[in-house]
Amino acid sequence: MPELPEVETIARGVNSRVRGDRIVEVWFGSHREPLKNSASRQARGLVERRIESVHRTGKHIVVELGSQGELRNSAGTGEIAAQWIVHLGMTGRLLVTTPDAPVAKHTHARLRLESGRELRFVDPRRFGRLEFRDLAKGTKFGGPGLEPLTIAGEDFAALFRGRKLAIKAALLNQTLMAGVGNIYADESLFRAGIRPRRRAGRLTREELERLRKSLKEVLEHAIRLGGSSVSDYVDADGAKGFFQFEHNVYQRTGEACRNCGTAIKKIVVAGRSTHYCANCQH
DNA sequence: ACAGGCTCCTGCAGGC
DNA sequence: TGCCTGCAGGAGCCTG
Repeated sequence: MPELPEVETIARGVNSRVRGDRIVEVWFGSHREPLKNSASRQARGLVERRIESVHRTGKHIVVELGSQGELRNSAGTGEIAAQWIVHLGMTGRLLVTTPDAPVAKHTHARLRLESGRELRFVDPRRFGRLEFRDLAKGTKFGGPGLEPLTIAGEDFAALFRGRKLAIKAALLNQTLMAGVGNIYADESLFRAGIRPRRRAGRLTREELERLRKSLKEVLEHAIRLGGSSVSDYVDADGAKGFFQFEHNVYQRTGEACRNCGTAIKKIVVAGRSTHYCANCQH
C-alpha cells in the first residue's frame, strides 16, 4: 500500500509520539504471522527496550532501540542496540493508540509502552513484514537501493545506463532505488513527460535529469500533504492524506489530462496498472 | 537481463 | 440479497 511519502508520514508521526518511551509488554497474534523471525523471538527481543527513534529507509520503517533492561524512566544511553523493522506491504498500518482503543481486525502485534500508549501493527492482507535485529548478533539494517530524495544526478543516470527494461519497471525496482511504488512512478513520469514503456537505457541525459527532479518534487509534495489515501491508508493517528486529490494520472483512466484534456490511458507495465497521457508524455 | 506469470492474503466494487 | 470476477500503494520466485 504505502510508498515513500506514506511511510515517511507514518514514521514521523510514530517517532513524535513514542520516541523516548519504553516497551513494557509485547503481544503477537497467534495465527500465521507476517514475520521474518518468530513471534517469540521478536517479543523477547523487543521488551524492556527504550525507543530511541523511528525513521524511514525506502519503504521500511526502522524503530531504533536501546539496550535491554535499562532502569525504568532512565534517559537511556542513546546508543542503538537493536532494531525493529516494519514493512507495511500493501495494507499494513502502524498505529499509536490508547490502550483501551478497540483492537482492529487483523491486528498482528501490540507493543504496550511505559506511557500507557500502544504501538499496533495491523495488516489485513499480511503482505507486510516484521523483523527484529539484535545488533550485537548481526548488522544494522541498511535497506536496498538509493534514496530518491537525495540521489545525485550522476548516480541517478548510472542506475539506468545500458538497461533494456521499461523505465517504469526500473523505478519500481527497489534494489536500484528504494521507496518508489506504483502511484509515484506514474506521477513522476507524467511530470517529466516520459512514457512508462520507454527503455530505461534509451533516455537522454536531459530526460533522466527531468525525471530525477520530477520524482523528487512529486515525493516532497506528497509528503507535505501527508501521502495518498487511495483506499485505506492512514497515518500513525489514523488520519488520511491529501495527495490523492493531486494525482494527475494515477487511477484517472479515461478522465481528461489536467494539462491538455486528452483522455488518460491505462496499460500494464511490469505487471502493474500504469496510467499516462499519450499527448503529454513521449 | 528481462518479461511475464503466479503466489502470498483480504476486502471491496461492479455485474448479473 | 447473494454469488462471481477482477482488482488493489508490494515483492519474491520461477520459467522461458
